[in-house]
Amino acid sequence: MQLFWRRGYHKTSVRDLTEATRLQPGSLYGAFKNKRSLFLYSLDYYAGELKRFVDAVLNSDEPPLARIRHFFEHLLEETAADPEGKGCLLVNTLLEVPAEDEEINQRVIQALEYVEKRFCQVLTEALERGELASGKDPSTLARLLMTGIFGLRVYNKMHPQREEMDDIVDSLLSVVNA
Amino acid sequence: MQLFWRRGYHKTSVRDLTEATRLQPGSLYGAFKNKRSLFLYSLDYYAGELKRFVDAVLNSDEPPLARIRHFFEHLLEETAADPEGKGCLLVNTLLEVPAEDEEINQRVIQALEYVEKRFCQVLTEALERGELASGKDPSTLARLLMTGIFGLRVYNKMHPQREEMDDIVDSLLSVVNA
DNA sequence: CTGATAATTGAGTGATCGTTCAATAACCAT
DNA sequence: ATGGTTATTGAACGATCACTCAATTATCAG
Repeated sequence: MQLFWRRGYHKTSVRDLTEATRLQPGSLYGAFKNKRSLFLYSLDYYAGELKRFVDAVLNSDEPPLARIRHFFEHLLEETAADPEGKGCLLVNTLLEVPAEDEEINQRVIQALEYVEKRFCQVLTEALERGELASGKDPSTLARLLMTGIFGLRVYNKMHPQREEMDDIVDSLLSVVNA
Repeated sequence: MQLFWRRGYHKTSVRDLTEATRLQPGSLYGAFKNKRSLFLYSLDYYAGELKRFVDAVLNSDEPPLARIRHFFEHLLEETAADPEGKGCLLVNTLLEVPAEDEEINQRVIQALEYVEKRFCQVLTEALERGELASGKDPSTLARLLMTGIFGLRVYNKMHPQREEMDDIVDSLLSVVNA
């Protein structure tokens, strides 16, 4: 997973994988059907970790909007702790793999949709508590936040500077909070 | 360029390029040093077209914030007219190529920085005319808009639906306009 | 210890990768 | 037409790709 994350699916060779795992080709192919299968496992593992992270942050007992802010703060921390600039495996994969590859894209999109759904739930909660910016629709705002995550992921490759990204997050969250 | 745009640099083979151009390998290598060189030319061509587009939209005689809105409307039109979901060659390249590849990344980042700079100039103009949301910094907002572009590019791969993207743009622009 | 089973080895498969180059064809001023 | 230059051809190169498999080693129940 680390290799696919760092270099992408196509640029990661089976040779790279055998060296990283210290498994000979035969052993690797004994454990996984082929390179693509191993990649699918990697995607699932990554998606599982993401789900656990999202649940942990968005299910706390804090006010809903504070939970969302914490999510983005964690995202910034994670980004700062990633000097290699790997970004997000799901986003990387979404851009690398052609749209026709449904087997891969379906997994990626499903994992991302879960995040959007949780965002939407938390925003609905905020709406019910009267804490949401007036006249805003939770599902639209959830989409905006997803766009924000994606955008930050890309922007970090352009300018990996913490302060700039902090400002972006502040501006972004001003939409839901105002 | 179309091939690199559609499939990315690594997944585009020289064979693909010879078939698409109807040039034999020798001719192709007579015109360009190698595959990478042809890719760099493609990037430059794309960046040039982007620059012309940005200048055309952001230099009109309309009010500054209207120009920015038009930029995003054009972005949505372009996205809707791209059923293959190629997205943006620069964004795709930024995520595909490793950060260590300075020759490629420098060109991509430079082209993107130009867009951000023009955004910043237009936003400064809006500030001077008193049309900017109070207390907002043009350079920060320019970064937010860049993040918005990037985010939309990725979100379109997840949910290529015009209406959803329209809503996202409305929410995004509410930050600068409010 | 023994023997059946499972895991590991690593050389080797054909296919495709990016790239080269001698041979051929096209071009064009004289 | 002719000779010299330029462009094109397409077979072939070594390297690497994802992948296989017969041979070997490890495992472990009886």
